[in-house]
Amino acid sequence: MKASIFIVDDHYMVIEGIHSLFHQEKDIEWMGHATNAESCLSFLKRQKPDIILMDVSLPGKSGTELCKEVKQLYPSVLVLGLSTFNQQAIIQNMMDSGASGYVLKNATKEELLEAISEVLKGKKYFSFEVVAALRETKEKQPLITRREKEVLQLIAEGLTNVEISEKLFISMPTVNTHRKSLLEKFGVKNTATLIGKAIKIGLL
Amino acid sequence: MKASIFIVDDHYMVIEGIHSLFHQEKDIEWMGHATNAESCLSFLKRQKPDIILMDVSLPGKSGTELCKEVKQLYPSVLVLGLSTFNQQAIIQNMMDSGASGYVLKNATKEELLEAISEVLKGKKYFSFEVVAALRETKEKQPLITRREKEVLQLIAEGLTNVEISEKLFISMPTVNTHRKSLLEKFGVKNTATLIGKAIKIGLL
DNA sequence: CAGTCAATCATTAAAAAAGATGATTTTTAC
DNA sequence: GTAAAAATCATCTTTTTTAATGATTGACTG
Repeated sequence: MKASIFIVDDHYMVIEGIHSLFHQEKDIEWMGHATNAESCLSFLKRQKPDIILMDVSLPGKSGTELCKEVKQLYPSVLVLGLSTFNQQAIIQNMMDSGASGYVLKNATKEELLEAISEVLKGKKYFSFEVVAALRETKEKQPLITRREKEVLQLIAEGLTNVEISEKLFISMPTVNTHRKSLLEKFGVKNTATLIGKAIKIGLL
Repeated sequence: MKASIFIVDDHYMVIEGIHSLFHQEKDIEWMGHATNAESCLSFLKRQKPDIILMDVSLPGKSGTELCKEVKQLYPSVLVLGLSTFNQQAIIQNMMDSGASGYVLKNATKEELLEAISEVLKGKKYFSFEVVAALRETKEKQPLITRREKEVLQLIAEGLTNVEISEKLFISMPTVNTHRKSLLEKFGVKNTATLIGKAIKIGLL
């Protein structure tokens, strides 16, 4: 299976690294690179690679946005997410945007090749650590309801219970109930740690 | 000026990228790489490079800790921080640990070479964006005192004023004073936003 | 259709944080 | 060595959060 690949990453040394890794691979046809969303899109107007390796954190338009656009314009082009981070929320976003997999930047050449090969077959591919993290955060991350999430958001913005109640058109005691169940579900005992944990998990 | 360099980074493709960039540079002697702090230290027992390119975010022992140890054991070895992030707190930490400069991972080959050359001359080098960010966050980031930082840390851990006062052997009203000046300096009105902002800035 | 859960509201009370003001003692910096 | 800034403590009030308990309604699920 010969695959043509294109890479979007704002880190020049990463591009160079992958290029160098794939240099003598016969099954990989290197089509070029871009360091931002715009030049990636303009490249796609002319040529269509089989797979795009796409960094999720790009300057300006983010990787997830770019991914969504690419999949909309050219559904046949496969996108493989690439990132340093191992955060459930980001990965989820990327997959929701139509990516076929997610590989961390500490991947070896072998892992990258396997990812490409799997994705080409129409399968999804995730780095081992990503799978572990997804499972872990799914266990760790408290299942909060829609309403609780809204309240959490507003707490983070600095609103008091009364202000939240006015904003959501509910009574203050109700806001309080949500707040308390948030504290309980996160296993924390005050606002400070609640916010800290929520940010760490990627909910805020 | 011929320089021997060693690189510590947990991202294989970055190592490969830099290696590839420096491949035909005559002035650069490639001494090898490590993907974690331990193997870096064990390498240094045998050989001393002129410069270590060091990622700040390593698995296990962090880059700043490693930098501190390296400078303690081998003061003559120069350390050049390397990272994706452009956060004042991290950079400050790295410089306090004895690094000679800080380069972002989107640097070009030319920039890397210049950084190395400057650092070899005994100067400090920072990426353009780093300088800009330093100036910017210096304006944005409130100047908090040592004590205030301690209190902030403990608030983030979820301690109440009374608990903090016991931990720091000061009276509760004093803790309150610090807390209030934190709120004022951050320009926020409650704990929730205080924690949020502190994390965003990179203080927590 | 019964049981579970989300979302809502109520009451009461203790604990904690936030706001205002003022003052003393160390440190630090020029 | 003096002025500024940091760290400390005190008192008092108001607002907000946390806690405990209980209860109703509507939606979804097996």
